[in-house]
Amino acid sequence: MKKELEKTYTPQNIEDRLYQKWLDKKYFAAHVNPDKKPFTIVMPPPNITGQLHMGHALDNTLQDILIRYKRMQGYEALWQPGTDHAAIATEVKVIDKLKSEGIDKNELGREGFLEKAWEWREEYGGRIINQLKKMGSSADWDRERFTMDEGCSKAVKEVFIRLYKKGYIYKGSRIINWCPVCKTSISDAEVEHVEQAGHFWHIKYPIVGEDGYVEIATTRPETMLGDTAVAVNPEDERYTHLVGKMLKLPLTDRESPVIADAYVDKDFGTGCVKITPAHDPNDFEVGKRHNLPEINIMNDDATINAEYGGKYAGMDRYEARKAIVKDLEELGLLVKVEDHVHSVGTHDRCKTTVEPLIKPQWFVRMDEMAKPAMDALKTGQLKFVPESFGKTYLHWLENIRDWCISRQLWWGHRIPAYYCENCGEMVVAEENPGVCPKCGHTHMVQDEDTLDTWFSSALWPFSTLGWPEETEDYKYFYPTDVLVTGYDIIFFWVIRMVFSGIEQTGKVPFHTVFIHGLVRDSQGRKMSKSLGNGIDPLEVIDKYGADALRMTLVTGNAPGNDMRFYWERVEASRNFANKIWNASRFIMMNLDKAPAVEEDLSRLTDADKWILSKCNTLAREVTENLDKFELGIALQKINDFIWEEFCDWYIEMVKPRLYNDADETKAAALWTLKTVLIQSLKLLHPYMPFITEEIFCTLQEEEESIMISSWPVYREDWNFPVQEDEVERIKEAVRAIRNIRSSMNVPPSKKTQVFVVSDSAQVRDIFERGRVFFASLAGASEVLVQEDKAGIADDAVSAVVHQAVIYMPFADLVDVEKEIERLKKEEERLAKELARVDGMLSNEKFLSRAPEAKIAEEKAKKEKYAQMMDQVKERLAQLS
RNA sequence: GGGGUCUUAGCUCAGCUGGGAGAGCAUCUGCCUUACAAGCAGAGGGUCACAGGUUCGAGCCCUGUAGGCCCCACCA
Repeated sequence: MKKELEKTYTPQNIEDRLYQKWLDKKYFAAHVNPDKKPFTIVMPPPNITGQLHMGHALDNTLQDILIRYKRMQGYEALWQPGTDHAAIATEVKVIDKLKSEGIDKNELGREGFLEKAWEWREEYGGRIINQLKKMGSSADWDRERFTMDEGCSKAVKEVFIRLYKKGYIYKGSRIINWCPVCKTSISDAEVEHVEQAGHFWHIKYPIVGEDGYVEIATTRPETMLGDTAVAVNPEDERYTHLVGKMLKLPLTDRESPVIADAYVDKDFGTGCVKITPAHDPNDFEVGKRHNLPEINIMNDDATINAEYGGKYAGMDRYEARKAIVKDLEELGLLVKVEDHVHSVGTHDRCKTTVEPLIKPQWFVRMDEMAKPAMDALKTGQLKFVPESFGKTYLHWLENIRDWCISRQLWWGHRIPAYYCENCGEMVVAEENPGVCPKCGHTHMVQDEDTLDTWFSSALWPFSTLGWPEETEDYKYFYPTDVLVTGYDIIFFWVIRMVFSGIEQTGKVPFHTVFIHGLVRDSQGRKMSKSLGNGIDPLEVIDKYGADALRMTLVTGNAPGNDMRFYWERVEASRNFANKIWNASRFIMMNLDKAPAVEEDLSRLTDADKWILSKCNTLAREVTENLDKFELGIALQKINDFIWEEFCDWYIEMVKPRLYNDADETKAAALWTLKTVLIQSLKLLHPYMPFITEEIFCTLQEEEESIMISSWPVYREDWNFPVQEDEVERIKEAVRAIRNIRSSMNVPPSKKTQVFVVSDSAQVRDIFERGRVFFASLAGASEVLVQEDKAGIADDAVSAVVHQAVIYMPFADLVDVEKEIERLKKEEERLAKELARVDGMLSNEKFLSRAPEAKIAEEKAKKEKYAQMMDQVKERLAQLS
């Protein structure tokens, strides 16, 4: 029974069905296969809290394109999927959910809370995976991993212990970024600096034993409760006499010294800086240099503590600020208040202003590991697409500071450190040792903290493949090939994967990082929940299909650049899908007119050879573009070829042959139609997997799926440069005739005689063979190809093409004015071209320095234009 | 303060190692031509931000200027 495509393209009717087929057939599965080369991409694991948004849609489309392409090329293509436990993001969600049920996190206790969190994961963790499937993603879902599953957890412990033993992980009391709302430390990368309008308060600190004052300026007066010094620049003569003197710290009964430190900028503020080691990273450093006491004045929620807060104890930091300023003013110690814009560290997740605090935390020492990560880029083992992101990468690594990896959260990998309850001895080990190695006490408790969520994602390229075991998968698929991600997480993730990969496996985890930008709304704003301007990819798929969405996300977009989302563009993509659908339907409708079996290439007509040759070139170019990650350019070429060359020209050229019962080249035409369509579908498949599969499977029966068919390769026997040139001449002539007809308002129903005059026998031969196209494509009633103007009325309308002139006698429609106008325009154009070519060819430097091929090319052009110009002039002379 | 990036048709954007300016949408004019009006045919529209430089030749490379965006950064 002959299979048919439905009359109208309805993506909703095909996408889910085909996806299920692919799953059932296990096409996405990758296996260790020594006969094939592996190609591996690890999917950036989406958060289990996540819902599919345009960022995921873009990211996954790009990965799926690369994976499908490589799979068709014969690689053992593994797209390794999974999800991320997303420590803080998930913990916040679970807390919220509990709160709505009237449950407090602390009432539940750690174990109880984790139970709830795992329940949450069971319930929602698969949601985003199912949404990714709607996109057509061909990941090997049977290998789906989770950053907190057994294997990944084992890898995390292993790495932690290794780094600890090497001295790269240490525990220390240092100043860290503290989020008073989330009540956890966060890493530098999670701090976002936001410009804020604030104030600069100038305050007088009385000098002990003298009448004078020292005037300091600060943006955070409330921290003065924790001041342990005032610093001046050692070179600042204004203050050298003060160094060593003691100051009375207002509002407290404490005194603190004036110290000299080069950190102070003489020219900024008053040149005197209050030093609060416990609440400012710089002051912390100064404090270390001068052995200053560190006085913590805050509780974990950023309220002032009872220990040092005095009357301000219990106040929030901002309340305390107000109160302190007021009190200082009353004491006459407030000199002035200036407006001051400064950037304030905020927690990227909750936007709370970060409070620097000194707390015991775990850190990863970065200096040693940063170097090989930088070398990887410098030596070319790692490259970014586009390259410019390599600079960002290096710059960040050059300025990297130790990574604070401990979090005061429950949801995450618990730090594998155990403390003796008796003597406090610490042991870092995979399991609780049970007995203290120092004092023999039999009760050891595990560190309460968990690890930064990025600690586990940093291991993702190898932990998902079985590492630390030397599994077959690990040996075969690792290192992976390409990592696809947005530029916004280079710091969080890419860098950490690179140094972790090098440190743990000795190999750079991927050779290419393919960076994409953000999908913004039509006004260029970031899509965000608070703005409510986000567009749900699932809604787009619902309305236009996943193929249209995918095409929209790739079209006209260069790597690393942001793009705007327009519904109009989705519509354009859908229209393209529709175009292919209908062209395919047309071909299938005609397929029974002759056997479309493999033809002897010599039996193909010029037009067949032309399109086959074009298609052949397309395959080569698309492959080249894909290899260079120029996905948008490749798609553009496929689009242009299918729509313009194949549909608008070739199919139209072929129609007369199909409709004419006597035509003997039908089989050749049908074979060409089918072959070129299949080639095009294959090239398009990575971009639009569903529609290409549906058509492919309806069109032929030899292969059961396009996604496991072979990628088109350039073949020399499909290269027909002569026919390409000849058909292009015919197209040029047809366009010229259409142009004339249109400008003279000739209705399509009116057919006209067409004369083609050329003094070249060779050119006449081309048009002789192409005469049929003038009838079907250009409304010609009769085509006469001749050497001279015999029989052509003087007032026939004409157009000059390469080595020929086309005449159309319109006895009743002649408009000499218009024709002269048109010819003059052409003359002008040619004159410009000739001037340019002549300019080049008369330039001796050009002739001596330009490559020979370029010179030959220009000479050929000159000849062509000169010849056309002669004919235009001749024609103009005749008319006037 | 440092770094990156952008400025191309009315709008949104492509433009690969320098060699005659492109697409989609929008606009205008004809067409329901037996695959497709989600379509076909034709047309208009750009001193490629500005100023220099390198080159036989610059949208593309170099320098500077103006404006936009992004990232990093401890001037309290």
